[in-house]
Amino acid sequence: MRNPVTIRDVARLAEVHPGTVSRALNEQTRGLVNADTAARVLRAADELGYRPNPIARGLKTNRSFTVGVLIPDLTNPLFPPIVRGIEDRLAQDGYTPLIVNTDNDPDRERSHVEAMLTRQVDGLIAATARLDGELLAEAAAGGTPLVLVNRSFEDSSAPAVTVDDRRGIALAVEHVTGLGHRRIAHVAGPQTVSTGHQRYEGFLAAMAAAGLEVAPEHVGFSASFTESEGARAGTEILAGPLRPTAIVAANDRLAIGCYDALARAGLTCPADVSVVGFNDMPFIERLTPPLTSIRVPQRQLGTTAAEMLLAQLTDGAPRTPGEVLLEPALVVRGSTAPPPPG
Amino acid sequence: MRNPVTIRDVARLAEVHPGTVSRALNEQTRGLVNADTAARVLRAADELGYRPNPIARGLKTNRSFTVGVLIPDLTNPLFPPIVRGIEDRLAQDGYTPLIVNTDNDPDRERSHVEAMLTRQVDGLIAATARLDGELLAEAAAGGTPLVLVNRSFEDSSAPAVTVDDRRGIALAVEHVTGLGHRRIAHVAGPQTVSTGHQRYEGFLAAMAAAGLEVAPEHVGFSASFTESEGARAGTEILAGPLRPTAIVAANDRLAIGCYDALARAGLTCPADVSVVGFNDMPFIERLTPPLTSIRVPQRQLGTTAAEMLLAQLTDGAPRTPGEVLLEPALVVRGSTAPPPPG
DNA sequence: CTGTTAGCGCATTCAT
DNA sequence: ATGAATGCGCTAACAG
Repeated sequence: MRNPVTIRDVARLAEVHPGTVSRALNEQTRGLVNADTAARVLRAADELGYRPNPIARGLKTNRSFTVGVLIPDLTNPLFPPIVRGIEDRLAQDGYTPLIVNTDNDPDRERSHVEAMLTRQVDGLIAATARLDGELLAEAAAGGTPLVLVNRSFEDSSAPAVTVDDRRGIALAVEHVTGLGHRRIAHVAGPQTVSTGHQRYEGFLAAMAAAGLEVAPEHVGFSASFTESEGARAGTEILAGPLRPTAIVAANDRLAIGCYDALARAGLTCPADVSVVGFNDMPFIERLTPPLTSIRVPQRQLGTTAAEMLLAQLTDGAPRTPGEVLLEPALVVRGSTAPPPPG
Repeated sequence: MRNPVTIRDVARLAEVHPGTVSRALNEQTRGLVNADTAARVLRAADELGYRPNPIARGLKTNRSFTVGVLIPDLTNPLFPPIVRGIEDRLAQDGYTPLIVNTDNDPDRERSHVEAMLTRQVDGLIAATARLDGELLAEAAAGGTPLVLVNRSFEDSSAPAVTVDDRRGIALAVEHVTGLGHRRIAHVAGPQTVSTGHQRYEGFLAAMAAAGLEVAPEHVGFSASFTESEGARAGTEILAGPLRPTAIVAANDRLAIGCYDALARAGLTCPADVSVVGFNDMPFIERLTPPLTSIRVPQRQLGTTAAEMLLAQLTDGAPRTPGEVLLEPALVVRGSTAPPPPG
């Protein structure tokens, strides 16, 4: 069968009591046992190929060494690196992630959280966009630690690790102002999700810092982070009387939509209008023109989130309701250039 | 605490014995209990918010309702859709996947398999490229069902679900021959992995079927499925005396490398040379020119694999060592055109 | 049809 | 320092 060798088999071979084997095999309690005996037990365990059964252990200790990971959609290229970061960090401490896709559907989200809690996950990491407070309440009530990644609660009632969106947008704005642009537009993301909102506010702040006006018609709000919404918002922005010379998009997919809008308007990038994206997705350096974007340390986002959760799990430290901001970086490519002379 | 309400609490409220509660709550054994009693138990369970503890159940039944999923790297855009397919299908039957990345490192692979077996996974789904027979042996010895996805063993000793690579390449070859091409080259993938090998053989077969010769210098072998290797192999192919008018690449990333090779050689696609990729990765329709490619039903690959595994898990059916081939589809875009007149 | 009993594999308390 | 005993929550075999 699977793993026929139990702690009793080891005990028999080592000629000690099962309880002693348990103590010897557990790092924590190793000290309680004679060094010689411990060595003998370890040798026996090794010889038999003994592997502790986490199920049984979990039943006793009420811990599963699993962590629930909630993401909207693994298929969105933003998430795989984050998930890998989480996974790799958790693995170091013997934890295994249970990954679920919520599709940002509140019902799916709820049922998945329920399922994970019944599976006795020791903690939760959530990257979902719209996470109603109930979920948090439920987890907190159950005493299950929760860490947010790539999003945060406004009241910062849960620890979160996010990229500094405002800083990222500032980098983008500073880049194009540095190139000489003055009329700069923003294709904003959905304002219901924290990244969309933060980046919008960051845009306003950065423009103010640069001493530039933001014409209302130079801000287009998208309903979702998709190419088609980017194209729609971009088209509206370009249709105005005083055309912007640069567009800072809240995300790469919106920026790609802007490419479409420009093409439809008979304009070229970057000769007529510069475009900056956000996230630095795979393969955007292969677009025509290669997209200038803001790189976010996605993998580090994951490792840091895992780290914060592990801190709570091992130290039993109470919630550290702080938010960790990771630094984004500007990646200059071919989609940005000085504004046209006119 | 987490889930303070146990089967005993329900029993007390419903005024029956815990054993009866267990039977009433379990679909399988529901029939063994009086309908009225069952209803009462269900009501009590609902009222108390009872959720069965899978850990305890697993300890008794020796099943964890988890499935180990081995993939090389979640960051490779090929895998997220497959994983989602697996996940969604498994979820329907109450199974949860444990996903690990092996990076095609045999050591990592081994240790991960060990860890999953220790965690009492009920089955394994492996999408890893080089999976030594030992792994299979180990799993089989432990009686753990295994299904391969996107790769297969040559001796087909394990059930596998793959895309029909030969058929896919045939579609590509037929497409370019239909456009009038005669001198067709192949940038092959690593011959050590099944997809690389199958597609190479498929190319030879399709060319033979079309009555065309394959010049040896028109086949370039890459050492890995990467852009740089594609560029290297592509450059070699283009350097020959009799330049091909079309290149069928074993994968999209190799095809992108061919774009680079063409650019370096001062040639344009598709005017001078047509290029066909394989996999239809996200965003390749945004390249210049948009890449003609072979679409593989990635998600279905995942759902089918999960289905095959579930069949073994539930029916207890012995290994069905069959291999399921899924149909690929040609997606024509701008990278293919009739050959130049010369 | 339902109550009783036992035990999955392990950690932990209490003795010794 | 180690043996003995108990129980985590649940299912399954056996009684009744």
